[in-house]
Amino acid sequence: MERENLDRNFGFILNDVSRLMRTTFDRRAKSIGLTRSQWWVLTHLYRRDGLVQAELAEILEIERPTLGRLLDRLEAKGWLRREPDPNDRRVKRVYLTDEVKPAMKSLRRIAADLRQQALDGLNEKEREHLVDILIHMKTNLLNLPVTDKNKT
Amino acid sequence: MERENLDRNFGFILNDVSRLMRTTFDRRAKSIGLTRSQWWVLTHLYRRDGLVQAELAEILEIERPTLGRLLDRLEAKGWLRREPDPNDRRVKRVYLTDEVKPAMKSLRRIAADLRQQALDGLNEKEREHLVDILIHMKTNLLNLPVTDKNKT
DNA sequence: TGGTTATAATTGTCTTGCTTATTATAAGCT
DNA sequence: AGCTTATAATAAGCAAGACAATTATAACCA
Repeated sequence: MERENLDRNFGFILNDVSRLMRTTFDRRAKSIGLTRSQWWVLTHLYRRDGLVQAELAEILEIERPTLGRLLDRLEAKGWLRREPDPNDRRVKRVYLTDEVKPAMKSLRRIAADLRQQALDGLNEKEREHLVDILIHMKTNLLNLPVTDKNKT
Repeated sequence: MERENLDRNFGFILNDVSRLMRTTFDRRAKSIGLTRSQWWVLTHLYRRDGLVQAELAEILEIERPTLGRLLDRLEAKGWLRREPDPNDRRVKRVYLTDEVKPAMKSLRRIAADLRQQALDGLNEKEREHLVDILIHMKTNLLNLPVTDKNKT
């Protein structure tokens, strides 16, 4: 098998960085009782309260069952409630509770600090470049011909 | 709360790209019966067979229990075996079985194709730049003062 | 020698992600 | 009206991460 530089396999470095960001965030946010994924849900609801679950999953780009369970935990801990939609009985809308606000402030701080620390030593141009490249890659990946992803 | 461009929050774009890479790989490798994480384990063993579990976990930068269960599944499917070390009875060494080789070839192909597709439209300089930035970030994150990570 | 400390692997428990399948309801068509 | 199709939410099951705790064995030291 030919040589291949495993240390510069960007797929796995990407994975490493992503994992380190997540675990570091989660460790720092642990005392508040929220994970990064949960915080991300709350952040979006903060901007648009009362979203339908399916819409929210779409925005977050996660599957509906994944969101469902996230909401279960958030609801159990009192950060939000689900309320039935009066016009469509299939639908539940998600509303933040008032306890959320102070926690959000701390989490924003944690996120900002972490972002700063991760990007330390990179200048503005490099940061912008990084985001551009990532968006480019994401577009590439989303536009791949889907062999078996399609339902029918 | 001040405006913040969630769409350019690099932490989450990173997360998205990482997730898309993983799920796409896993979908394509499904027929072989291996996930990307499992393939990554095999790839490292391919280079250095007979590693001790703790060493392997260290190289892969995952926790020992995470690796342990990965190995459980790989062993159950016959891709490797664990053998006791004759000099230290706490230790188990991990050896690939012969069935692995043909599968590895297909997986390398899948990985290479995906890498190519993800990076499509980026020139060599941009690719190198990306990897450099990611390594820089990883170093930043690994060098963070560890508040509570230490066991003591 | 014997007690303490350190290390390897495992087990248990939690979260987040995916897929697939199920249930309830709406919408659309004839 | 009634049948079919589509959609919202949930449930079930699996993988891969993490962390904490346990067990077995080595290593160290007094």
